[in-house]
Amino acid sequence: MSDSEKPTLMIIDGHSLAYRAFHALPVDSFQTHDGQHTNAIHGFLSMLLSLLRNERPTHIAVAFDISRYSFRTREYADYKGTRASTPSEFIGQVPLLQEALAAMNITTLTKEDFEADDILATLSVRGNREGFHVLVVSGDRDTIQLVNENVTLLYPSSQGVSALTRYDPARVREKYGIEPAQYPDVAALVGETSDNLIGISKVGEKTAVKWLGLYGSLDGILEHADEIKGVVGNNLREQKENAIRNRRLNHLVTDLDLPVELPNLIRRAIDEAAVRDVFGRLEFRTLLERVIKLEGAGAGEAQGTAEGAAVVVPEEAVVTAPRAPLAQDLLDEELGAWIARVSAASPRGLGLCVEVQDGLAIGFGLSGPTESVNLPWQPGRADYLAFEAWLASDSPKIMHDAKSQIKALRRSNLSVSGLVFDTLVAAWLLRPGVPDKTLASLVMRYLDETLPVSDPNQLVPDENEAGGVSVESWYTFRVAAAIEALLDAGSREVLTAIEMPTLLALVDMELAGVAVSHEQLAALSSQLGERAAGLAAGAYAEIGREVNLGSPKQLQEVLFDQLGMPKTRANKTGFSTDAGALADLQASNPHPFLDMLLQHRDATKLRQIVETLDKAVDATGRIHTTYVQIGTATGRISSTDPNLQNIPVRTEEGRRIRAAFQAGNGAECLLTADYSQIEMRIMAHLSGDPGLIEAFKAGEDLHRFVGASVFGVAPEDVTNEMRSKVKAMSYGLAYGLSAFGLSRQLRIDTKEAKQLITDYFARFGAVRDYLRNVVEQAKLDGYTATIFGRRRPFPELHSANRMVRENAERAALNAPIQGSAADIMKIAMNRIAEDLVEGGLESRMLLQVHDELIFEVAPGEWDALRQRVTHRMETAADLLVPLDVQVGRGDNWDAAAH
DNA sequence: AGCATAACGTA
DNA sequence: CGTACGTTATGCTC
Repeated sequence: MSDSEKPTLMIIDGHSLAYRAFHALPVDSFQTHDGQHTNAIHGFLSMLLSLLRNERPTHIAVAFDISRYSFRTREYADYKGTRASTPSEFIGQVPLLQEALAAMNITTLTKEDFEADDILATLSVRGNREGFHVLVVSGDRDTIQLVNENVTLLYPSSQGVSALTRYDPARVREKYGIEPAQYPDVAALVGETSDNLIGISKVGEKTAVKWLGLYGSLDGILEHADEIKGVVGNNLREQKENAIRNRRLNHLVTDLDLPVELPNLIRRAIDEAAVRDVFGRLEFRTLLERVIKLEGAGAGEAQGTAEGAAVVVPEEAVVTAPRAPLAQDLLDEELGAWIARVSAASPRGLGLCVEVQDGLAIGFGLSGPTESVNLPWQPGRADYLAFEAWLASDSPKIMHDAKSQIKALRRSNLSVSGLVFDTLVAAWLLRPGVPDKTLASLVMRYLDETLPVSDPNQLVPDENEAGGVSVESWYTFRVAAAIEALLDAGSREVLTAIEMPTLLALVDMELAGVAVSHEQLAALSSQLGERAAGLAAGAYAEIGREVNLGSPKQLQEVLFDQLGMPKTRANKTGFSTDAGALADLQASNPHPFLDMLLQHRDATKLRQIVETLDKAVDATGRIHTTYVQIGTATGRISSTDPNLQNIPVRTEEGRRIRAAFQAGNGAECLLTADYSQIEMRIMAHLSGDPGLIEAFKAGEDLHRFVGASVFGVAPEDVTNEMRSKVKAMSYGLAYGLSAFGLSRQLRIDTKEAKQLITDYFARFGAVRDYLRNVVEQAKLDGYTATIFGRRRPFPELHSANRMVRENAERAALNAPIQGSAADIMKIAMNRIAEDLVEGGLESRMLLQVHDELIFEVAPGEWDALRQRVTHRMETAADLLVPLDVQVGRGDNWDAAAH
């Protein structure tokens, strides 16, 4: 059998090469958005891909150490004792690397009590015996002993991980002047600093090789130790135990019992979905492209066997991305026939993209699997009746960012139905918390293709070349299929049953807007402006000069330099001047300036909010926010431009802003409905804690009930202080509150806070068990899930960086609770939206503020609306505790609060 | 003009 | 040294 016919077994020391990569690549340049370090993974995988391409192994395995302890450390406690402890930035990368290898269907091996080198040695001996050409990839010099005619060592050079030096027997002879098998004898005499193996004093490589030449082996040298003259001879005789010990330890074990046979290590095709997932989480885009390209060309065909059948690895094929089909321009019956034909061939639906200009629809792109249609559109023409009928029908439609497009349709008086899939929302469900969700990025990520973009220099845009809606609809159609294949059943259900209907409800809410009184805002603004000016003048007088009170930097000069106040909590640019820090200063160093500054902050903040709102009022006196359905990692909706989910409410002044939100022309009043303590109720449900469930079923003041339980008194004997402590504790639970945090918030010492937590959990133990379990389970699964199956991945739970990890733990604690509450609210909104239509009500849902809904009530509909809203919110989920809904009525948002 | 930071509003 | 967001002004870099 010639060499080229032999199968090639590549065995890699994962730990040593990842560690070299870690030191070769800057740790700061390789981080995911949430701080997970990835330089070692990146370096390793990059090297691996080069190896796969250049060496074309037919069989492959990667070995890892389990820990730094092995039979060697038991025999010699100081083995590797000089090594600095492994950097925490490195440790967390190993499990992720193993995950990536698993996704690539590459076997990883570990063996309790042994090192990766021993696995390499065992596989190398077996490969040699079974007719393989073996490639050992390791950064550990001990593996030189494995080299022979069939075993080659690839050893990283000092230039980094990408450059590997090839050691065959000739090269070993050339470099060391010995046979590979003699290397351990040399190393035993010389010692190995990195393993903390001390050799014979004054004996270096030269001397060791000379002795080996004379006496053949370490045993031979020791037998003739008496014949060696001089200081080194003495040293050898005195320190020979060192050499013997070293030789015992640097001998690699070649007969380990491993759970695999060589044929099992045959290269298999990657699990593309898993690779996309893992590489996606690691934010490796270029590497993803490389691995997909390589695998598309090679591994699938690697059909070698352990017996050494011929292996043909084809040249890398050039992968060409499919081009979008040339769009046809169709109208009338022709278009209708096209839609009918293509729809029949594509039961999932058709891709649809709306061309929007100035908020109105001006054209459409429609796509099936292999065909596209391009359709310019103008209102009032009869050419599109077939299309408009399809649009309004339940025929399934697949879109990207349907909300903004449907808004444009609605403004153009087009009705749309049958939306079944939105790639924007689906991609978010797959990876909530990853902000970039443009169609182009999804095409890149899920199709590994590039969305054509229009050439801005082109005078006459070619619809088929790039950027046109028909092209986008085609890519949307294909991205949808790719994403759908990656969604688990629960996420599909969330998409279909919760998100798609919510999307439509949000369209209505955004288009409706909310009436806001410009007059009231203007009056408030000037009033707050005057107050701010007065406070600023007073503040300047106190310090004898004018500074920018809005500049933390200038405030620091005033407070800490000019007034000589004690330094506050540090932040990145110096010392904190936030409200909390200023309040602390006021307590220790009372000064009129501080008080005026705080009040000035208050007034300017409110004025800023008022100004922003005022600018957002449109010609009809309404504000239209934009809800960002994919705006959060937990499942909540966010609101922008303007944000109507953070309108002040806690202060009297703030409530005057709320009072400017009013029932619009022709409406009877506003109705507000909110869930009371929904997150605590979800916690009761998820934990199944009998005490907490009882507390909610009792229907009394929750915190009083819990307080009575924790402090062991009757509910009527719970003092206000006890109640507020328990309240803070209860709310803090779902956020992963620590004893320290609780003590700070309640201004009690940590000992007391600890005791409070102990007492609380003594009474509500199931809550503690639940919270613990959430994090444990998330570590195992890699994600958390809400009651309804919404997932949030948490790769950071395995981070070696303590801060990153603990942040992830708290977020993981909170995600199912906040997320389930968001699910429940969305389900309620969906049903209410349906009810409004089915009941023929004119009243409109206007705003959602996480656990609160605001409606504009049409004349005569109060009772009907109140009844439906209450019912739908209360029955949105069937929990172990009731869902309590509070309803309020008023002319404005403030008055409608209760 | 674009970016990071501090600060602060909500649930 | 509690979660989830968005907006603003400041002050820096480009």
